[in-house]
Amino acid sequence: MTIKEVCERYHISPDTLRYYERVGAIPAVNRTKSGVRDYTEQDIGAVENAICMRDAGVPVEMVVEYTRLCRQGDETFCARRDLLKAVREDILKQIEKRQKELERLEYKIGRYEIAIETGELSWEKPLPAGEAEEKESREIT
Amino acid sequence: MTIKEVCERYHISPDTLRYYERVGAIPAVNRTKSGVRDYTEQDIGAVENAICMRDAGVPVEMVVEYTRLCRQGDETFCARRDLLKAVREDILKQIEKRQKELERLEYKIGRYEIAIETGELSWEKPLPAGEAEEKESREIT
DNA sequence: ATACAGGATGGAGTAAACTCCAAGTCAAGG
DNA sequence: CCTTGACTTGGAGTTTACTCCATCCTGTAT
Repeated sequence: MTIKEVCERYHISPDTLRYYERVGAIPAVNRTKSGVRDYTEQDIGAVENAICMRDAGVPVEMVVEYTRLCRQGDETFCARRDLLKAVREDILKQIEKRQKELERLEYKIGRYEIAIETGELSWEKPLPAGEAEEKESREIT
Repeated sequence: MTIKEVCERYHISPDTLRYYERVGAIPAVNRTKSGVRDYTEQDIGAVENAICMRDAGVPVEMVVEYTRLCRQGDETFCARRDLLKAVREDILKQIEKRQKELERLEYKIGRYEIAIETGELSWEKPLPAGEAEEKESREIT
């Protein structure tokens, strides 16, 4: 499979693919006699792995580390599993943060919907006494 | 509240806080006579907003845009709601990608657990016929 | 034979989001 | 009065992850 085909398949640029190879996020790709990259099934597998991890926000460096372990053979099963477990924990944390932000957004969007209806923005906690009349200065954040 | 206190409260550096202010991710912070930042409750609210969004992977530029709308007053309620809705969609997509990667990881980790038990890595799809004996060259990705 | 599309390479450039630094200011303690 | 520590500013530097470019090579179609 040519670099172009791989690019089309994964909606990624040839530069990115070559970059991944250069830094070791995927192993050295199979070549034709004339030096043109010819991706094998294994190469594709590595590419897919790199793309999946990156899409999930895993730093390239982690992908590189995983790829390095893979190259080292069967003695690294434990290390690889541990790395993937660490990645999993990272991703879980990322999801949590995003979920928390979703809740916050939901709340704010709801407030805005009401504000758009009534023309005024109201908050759960009323303004501290003494500042109540300075409504203008209290912009929503 | 001093910059230091805000930093400690949100585990963020003073440089980042000043950076947010400079680029407009938070509005200009209240100052003492001598020019030292003295964060009011409103300032803190803006800081918290910026940090929450950033933690959820929202680009600074979006936070800046939201802050700009807030500064413009009540006419921007719709625009703000729409922006927050767009942010929500972005975050949902991010979560989906991460969730998909979690599944993939779960599968791989499971495989490795088995491989560590048996000392050998097995895959759902067996090797293509004719390459079966080159086990060594077929590294997991 | 030659033009050309597609690919290779090494290195430079870019965007985003900080992060660091030098030089200056200021309030409070000794 | 002087030192110290916390803060200020403007600007430069860093990191990550690409992305672009100039130049060179080569298999294929005219």
